[in-house]
Amino acid sequence: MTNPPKLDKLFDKFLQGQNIFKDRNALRPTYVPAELPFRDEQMNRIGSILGPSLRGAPPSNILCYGKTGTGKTVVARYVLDMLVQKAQQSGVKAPLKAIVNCRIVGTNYRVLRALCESVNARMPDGSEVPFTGLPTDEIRSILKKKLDREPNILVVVLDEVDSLVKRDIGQGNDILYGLTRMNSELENSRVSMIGISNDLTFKEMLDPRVLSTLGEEEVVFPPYNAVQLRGILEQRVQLAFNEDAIADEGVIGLVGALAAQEHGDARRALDLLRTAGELAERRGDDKVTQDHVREGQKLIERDTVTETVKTLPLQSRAVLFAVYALSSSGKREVFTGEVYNAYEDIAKALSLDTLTQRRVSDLISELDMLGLINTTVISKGRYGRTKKIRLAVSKRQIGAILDEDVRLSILAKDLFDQE
DNA sequence: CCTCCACCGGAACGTGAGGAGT
DNA sequence: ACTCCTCACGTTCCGGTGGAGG
Repeated sequence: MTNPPKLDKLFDKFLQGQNIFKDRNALRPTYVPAELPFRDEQMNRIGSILGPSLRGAPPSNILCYGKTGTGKTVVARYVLDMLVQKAQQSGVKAPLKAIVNCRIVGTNYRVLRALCESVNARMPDGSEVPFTGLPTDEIRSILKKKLDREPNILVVVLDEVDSLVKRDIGQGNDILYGLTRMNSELENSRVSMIGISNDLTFKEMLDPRVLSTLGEEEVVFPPYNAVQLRGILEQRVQLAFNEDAIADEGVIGLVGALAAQEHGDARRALDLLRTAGELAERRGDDKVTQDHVREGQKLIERDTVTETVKTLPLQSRAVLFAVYALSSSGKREVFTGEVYNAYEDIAKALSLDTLTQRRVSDLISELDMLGLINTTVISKGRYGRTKKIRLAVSKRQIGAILDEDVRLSILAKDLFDQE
């Protein structure tokens, strides 16, 4: 058995070393570059607000607004890093910092736990604070005790705070309120917060008490325009790719243009660039071309859809399947009632518990938020008010993914053979 | 102009898993 | 063994509503 010549060549490329990437980490969303272009204004604002902490004075709370990929998180990280660095250089006590992603961390309790972890607060017996089990009050007091042991300033970055408030109207406000109130309960230390929100209407959902403290200062992050995106891409290309790895000017232009369509999302742009690079690398091409970019775009789209569908809970998948089955049988738009009927059959066929319509209605809303379907509430006059539901992804793709689930695929065959 | 459908979506509550402390 | 937490996931109950048809 001889190696196919193609494979042989491919391996040769790897032997010659990385010929496309110099450092692909420079394209990852968590990467903090040495310079952040086009964000001077925001950096200065945040810097001058946080500055007093160097003299031991608690800084005001800040609220950062801007759509995804406008550099909010990276700027916050960058400024904090610089602040700590500066403090160390000049022999001043550096403020403590904690960065929490609220979307991932999720709940009141877990936010507190994450804070404990990042200031290294321990249980009385010295063990780590557990995932669950303690009353929230207790974990609060552990954190407070630890902070108060000596004068500290803790800067908490709450990334994606909006998801805290959205998830559970009462709860989210509770934790924010709790944090803002913590200052008056602490003797020696101070907590200040940087809230980062993707949602521009976030303020309206906030409890006025919280808003008045959290929103002391506001920093707005406008989307990057095409020129700025281009600048960022060029900077990162220098860091991430080897010389001449990019075929021509048009490649960056295309990435920028595609991302500009997505409201100037720099993260998307960098992600796309990385995917294109990886695609070129995998193919054994020595340059990244516009074709790689276009394909990368498709790949990313497909992957995210596949990923979200695959990680869907069974019930949600059954609901999605109901929508899919209905729209496969000709209709482009379906209504909640029809979906629920179809869902009932599907659930029965899968011997799943049949959920109530109320619950299914929530699942439909979730699918909408995930971008798998589009819904609009409409009125059919005499015939009631309902949601108009459409698949947001191509039937073929959904079908292909759902087909991988054996039981659903059998069901699908039954269904479509009847027609 | 009014009615009334078929759902929307808020609120409160129940259950059971996962875990801590005693 | 027993009590007490949180939290995800559901259910029950219910007030609210845009607009076609009378």
